[in-house]
Amino acid sequence: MNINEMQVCTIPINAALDVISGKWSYYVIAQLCHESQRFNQLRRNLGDISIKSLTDTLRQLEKMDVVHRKVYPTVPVSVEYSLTRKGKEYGAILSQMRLWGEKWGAVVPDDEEEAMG
Amino acid sequence: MNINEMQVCTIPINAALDVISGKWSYYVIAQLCHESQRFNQLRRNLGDISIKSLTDTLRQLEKMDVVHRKVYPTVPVSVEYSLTRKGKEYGAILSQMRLWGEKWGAVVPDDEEEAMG
DNA sequence: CAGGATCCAGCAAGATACTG
DNA sequence: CAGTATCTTGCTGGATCCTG
Repeated sequence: MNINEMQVCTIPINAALDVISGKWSYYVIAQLCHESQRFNQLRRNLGDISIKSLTDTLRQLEKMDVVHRKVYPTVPVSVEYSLTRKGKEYGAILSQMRLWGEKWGAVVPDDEEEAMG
Repeated sequence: MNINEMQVCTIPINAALDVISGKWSYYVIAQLCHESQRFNQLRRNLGDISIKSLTDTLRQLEKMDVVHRKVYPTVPVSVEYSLTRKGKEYGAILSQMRLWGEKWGAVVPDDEEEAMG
């Protein structure tokens, strides 16, 4: 990889990084990956997230078309959040993270690294 | 994916997320992916990063065994930073991010999403 | 039920000055 | 050259109160 290639990579990679930049982004995506959920349902499942943090996270993910917001005009209204196709395909990144994390999650001594240069 | 699987996933995925959680983490890794570099060399290539931000980022990546720090006892000393094997294999995640970013980076209208549910 | 608005704390990150 | 130490700032995220 040369320096020019790197600059080219940066734009799409930053787009991917933006998605999980928020503290709760990953947890929200993981929840919606499990199943579509309504606001308070999501909130309960996420444990100690504040209302503001959840709405902020959802709005941001919505703007990126990772999460879809559907309003049902009941009384009172109910809102269902789900992953878009774009959001579902983000799973490929999370899978790769999982693989890496399972292999390297625990810190290993650096001895072998020295040898391989 | 059920809820229990998700909990299991969370640990390794968080390990992967920690690596690029810092503002400059990705850029440092990208630079070192390009080639091993010394401190000020890295700093110049990163443009407007502060000394503190760079040292903080490097220390953190070092603690995670993603980056290796090698000191050459010259006068004055020179220090070379490089990716460990763990760090190099992080490239698989970045590649996946690149693929996703190239496909979905631009925001697309949500019409099709509606239809597919 | 699903938020909007406002205020505030805490931490990441930048600026600056100094050092082996 | 490669940092450390200290101070300051800006932004994220949480707490609280209020609303259609």
